[in-house]
Amino acid sequence: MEDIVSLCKRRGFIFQGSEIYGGLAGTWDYGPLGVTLKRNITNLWWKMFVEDRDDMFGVDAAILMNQKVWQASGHTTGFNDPLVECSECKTRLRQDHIENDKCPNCGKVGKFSEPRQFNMMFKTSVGPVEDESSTSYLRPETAQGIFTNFKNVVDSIYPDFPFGMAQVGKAFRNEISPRDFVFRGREFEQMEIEYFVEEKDWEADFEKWKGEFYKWFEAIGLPKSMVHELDVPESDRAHYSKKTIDFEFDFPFGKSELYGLAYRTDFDLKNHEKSSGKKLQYTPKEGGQPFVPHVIEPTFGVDRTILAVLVACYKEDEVNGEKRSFLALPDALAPVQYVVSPLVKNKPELVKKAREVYGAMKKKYGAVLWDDNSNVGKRYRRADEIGVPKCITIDFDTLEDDAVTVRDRDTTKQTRVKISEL
RNA sequence: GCGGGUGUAGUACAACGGUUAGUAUAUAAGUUUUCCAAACUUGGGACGGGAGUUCGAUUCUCCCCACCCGCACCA
Repeated sequence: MEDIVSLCKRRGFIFQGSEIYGGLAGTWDYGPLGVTLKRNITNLWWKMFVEDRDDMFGVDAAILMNQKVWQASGHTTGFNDPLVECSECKTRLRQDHIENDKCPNCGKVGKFSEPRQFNMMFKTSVGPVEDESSTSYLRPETAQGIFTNFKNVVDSIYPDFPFGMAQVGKAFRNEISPRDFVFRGREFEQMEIEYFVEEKDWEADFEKWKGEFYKWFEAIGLPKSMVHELDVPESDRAHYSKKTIDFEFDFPFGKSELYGLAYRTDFDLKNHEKSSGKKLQYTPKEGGQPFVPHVIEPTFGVDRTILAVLVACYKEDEVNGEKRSFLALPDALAPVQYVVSPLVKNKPELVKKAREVYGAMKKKYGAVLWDDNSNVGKRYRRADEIGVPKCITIDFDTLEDDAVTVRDRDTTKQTRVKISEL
């Protein structure tokens, strides 16, 4: 973990938020390479789950929502956990988890402090006047922005059934203790789908979505052996869910939740119907009664994905007896696709030719870096560390045969390729 | 939020109640270099923040902030 945190800082992937002021707990900023890695991940996800399908529709809802949304979803009550502390063993517990005033940790009775409120939502005030009616929250999940737009999408797109809605965006939770680098932050990004199904089909669709997760794991290079399914027992499930599977990943700090797949029933749409007075139903095109769909929710944390990818791809080996560390990122995720260099930098004709190749590659692929620092071996190592799949070196032969050396990150093998075929 | 620990260049570390805070690496400029971290020269770069003790604090004390470990929490 220390290697990864250090690498992220040194090479411009991820920095501590507000660092020059001593930081702000639970916030992280993405640097030049990090933001590209992140975009590559969200773009790949969007392509796979939205663009490549004809049953999925994207939205990008506002982070601020009418406070009634959070009342209907149960967040203003369910997210407000009164905590008490046992004065004997200093354990902090949710008040509603205590039976008979007895501490489940040390067994002492009647030793609890007064309950303190812990609101997991960031409260804010919308508009110039701060009063109760102006209170809103930074959304603690992106899902509600999908439910509140269900009717809009049905009315504007007329989708066939079943269909889903997808969203990538920020969510905020005032975590009691942010931990483990970007794993648990107070501000984070989610890639979320609400897939609407008929109640009778939920189990089959749940299984289908489980399969989709494994396609995704493969696409981003997470080995199956590092992923574990956890069938979340009822006592640990959210109030709305009848079945939840956590996909846990072997992080350096232990096996922890990476993604979740939940069957949310019709809990959300039903509550929003009741609360808003609007019909949130789907009318079958082939005729039949309008109904409130049930929901399968696959949810993917972006920041956790980045951490998992870095963990899975961080490798060390030896080249000519020297230790080498590299990121074996899948091509689709690598923030830099190619590094172009002249073999040596004090020969103008080499540099000129290399600049030409660099210019052409940059124009075509965008994520291409120029590097003429030091010697070729060092440049390879530096490129390895940030996961560049291929390095291109222009040498003296290039001036004769218009071919270059292409060196592979994972195998360190070199091949000769014509410039026209790059 | 509780208990414990840590905080010194970008990174990883060192030293010190007192002259110019050191090493490696990274980085910048230059010389050199014909395929996997070569060498040399030169340059820039740090005591997390604030109080206190002291003639003098990066060093000791307290508070704050952040990070790490454990506990609890994680809708």
